[in-house]
This record gives sequence, C-alpha cells and structure tokens, in this order.
Amino acid sequence: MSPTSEGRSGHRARTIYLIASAYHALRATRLEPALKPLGVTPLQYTIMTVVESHEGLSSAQLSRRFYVTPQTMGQVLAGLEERGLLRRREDPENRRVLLVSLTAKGRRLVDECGRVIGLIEDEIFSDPDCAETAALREQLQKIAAHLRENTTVPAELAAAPKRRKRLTAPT
Amino acid sequence: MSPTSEGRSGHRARTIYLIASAYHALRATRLEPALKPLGVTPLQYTIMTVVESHEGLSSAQLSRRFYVTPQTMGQVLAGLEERGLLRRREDPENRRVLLVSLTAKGRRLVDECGRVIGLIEDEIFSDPDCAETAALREQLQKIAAHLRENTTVPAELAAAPKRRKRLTAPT
DNA sequence: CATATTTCAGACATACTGATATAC
DNA sequence: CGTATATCAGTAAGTCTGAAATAT
Repeated sequence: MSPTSEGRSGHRARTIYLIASAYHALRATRLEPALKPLGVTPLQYTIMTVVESHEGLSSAQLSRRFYVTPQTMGQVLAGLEERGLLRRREDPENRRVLLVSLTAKGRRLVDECGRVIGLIEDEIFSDPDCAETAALREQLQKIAAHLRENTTVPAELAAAPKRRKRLTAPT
Repeated sequence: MSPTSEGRSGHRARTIYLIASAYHALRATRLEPALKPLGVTPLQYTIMTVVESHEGLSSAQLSRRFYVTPQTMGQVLAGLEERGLLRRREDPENRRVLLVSLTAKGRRLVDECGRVIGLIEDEIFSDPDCAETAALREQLQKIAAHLRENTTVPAELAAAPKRRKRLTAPT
C-alpha cells in the first residue's frame, strides 16, 4: 500500500488511498531508516512518546490506543523494559494493573529520536510545495477523531452476530 | 503508532505523527475488518488496483512502488496468481521480466473491494467535520511526491558509506 | 460469578537476507 | 562482465489465538 499517489491518470484516487500512500512513503523512506540506527521501530518510539506524555498508563490501555492485542503490547513493553527504557509497577489502587513509565534512559532515547524526526519533518515541510500544513493537520485530526469515536460501520459490514472482537476501545 | 491524535495536551503534535495516527486508525477500524471477509489484505488489494490501472507492470517495478523487496512482491503475486486473481506472462521484448495483469476474476474482486471501500469513504466524509477534503488531498499528494522524488535525507542521517540499500526507486 | 489485566505458549503470516539461475 | 529480474530457501520479527492465573 503506497504506490505513486495517483492511480490511473484522470481517475480520482480515493482519499483513503492518499492517506495510506503518504504514510507508507514516509515510513519506508524516512522513519524506519532514521530510527533503525537508534534501535527502535516506529511503533516502539511512538509508544514511548505516549508513555512519556501520559505517565502511568497500563499495558491494556496502551494496547487499545495502538490497536494491538494486550498480548502484543505486553511483549513490546517487556522488550523495552528489558532494555531499561521503561519500567512497570503495580498500581497501588488496583493490583492487577501495571503502570508504565519511562526511565531516564528511556527519556534520553525518546529525545534523541524526536530530534531526528524533527529533522525529517523540517526536510519535508521546508519544501515550498509542502509548506502549508494547517489545513492538513486539522483535517487529519478530525478524521482520526471520527474513526475513534464512531465505531459504527456501514450496515452492510456490521455482520458479525457474536460479540465483535474490538482492538479499539472507548478509553 | 496511532494513539489519540493529540500527544500531551498543549503540545503541538508532529504532522508526521498525525499522518501515522490517521492511517493506523483507518486501517485497524475500517480497512482490515472490511477487506478480511473478501479474503484480501490492504496490501494485496492495493497491488491489484495498481495492476488494474497499469496493465503490464513487472514484479520488480511493483516491489519498488510498494517499498518491499523483490522477493516479497514475488511471493505476494504468486499467491494472487495461485488464486486465479492475476497472471504473469513473459515480456516478449525482455524475457527476464514477467508482465502482470488481472484476470476477470481479479477484476471482479477489485470491484467488490472498491465498492466496500467506497462505503467507508462515504461514511467518513459524510461527517460534517471531515467533509472538506480538497486541501487534504492536495497536500497529501504533494507530500508523497516529495518523499518519492527527494531521496535525500538530512546530512546527519546520510551516514551509510557503502551503497545504500534502497527499497524505493526512481521508476 | 462476570469482567478486566496480565502472562505463557504455540501458530501463523509477513517480510527480510542470502544464494542462484537467467537474460540483457 | 556488470546489472537487472525472478525464484528458492532459510531466518527473524511481529502479531495473532487460546488458555490460565490473579484481582476486582
């Protein structure tokens, strides 16, 4: 998913397709190559930034936020903990949840990654063609908000008679 | 990669982050659930749409367009061919390349997927908050174009002394 | 008892690297 | 000979499902 952003010429590409296209180009040509030398994947980095901004989330909450299963998030966090980038501690108020927070080492790594990603963002948006971002940002936020809040899917797709397995959550 | 589109409140999220966020929410809450019953992944579907619009591409060209290795693209195409969705034929002008094209069955499946994805797009953009798309579309196209054309990366990242392994290509 | 969080274990799908054959 | 395409084989990383232990 992410070929030349135009499908057939003269054929209006789906907006959904344009979002996917831009994302994949970004990930493959910039994000992964830049983060690899620092030893983190885009997912790991983003998790750490969220943990940094929201000290004390649980693994389960993070799994919903990132659309992965609890088991997957548990593994990712275990890996990061093993590398000394974050720690998990029992919530004194609810002993079945583990609250996640960054270590000093984790914060240093997040800062370093953020610096590198800042360079990429500068590189892209210093291109005059790409300079204007206000409308783009606003629109992307609205779309993401819509997707999060409106779990309802076109009738035709809402088959699943038994309880739907949802990776997304109301959190 | 794709938590709530806002990082720390009062902290301006990266535009890169907003793109990734919107994409992941889209994929996890809409695209994958909608395409799964039809038996295709988002990647497989998108490959087929590109093959449909550009009859006669080779596996190698497709691999560059989608930022995957030639081996990976070969596998994906082999799977689709086995299912009777596309076929590969030797290029009469260059016997080492295999030209890819959809079968009638493949076109039917692409149409069906396109219909479903059309419903999703309608659902999203019929939300008044998301309705305005012209600026978004234009900006996303410019960003994707920039990423494709400008392989140059900030000096600091352009380390790699030996020939860089590039999944992306000038095609 | 029903639900939520976490973890262990195993399976699967994906995409990679390396090596090889062929064509240009 | 050097480059490009395709394919075979093996490996690694990622995410899933299922089952179980613990806490509310």
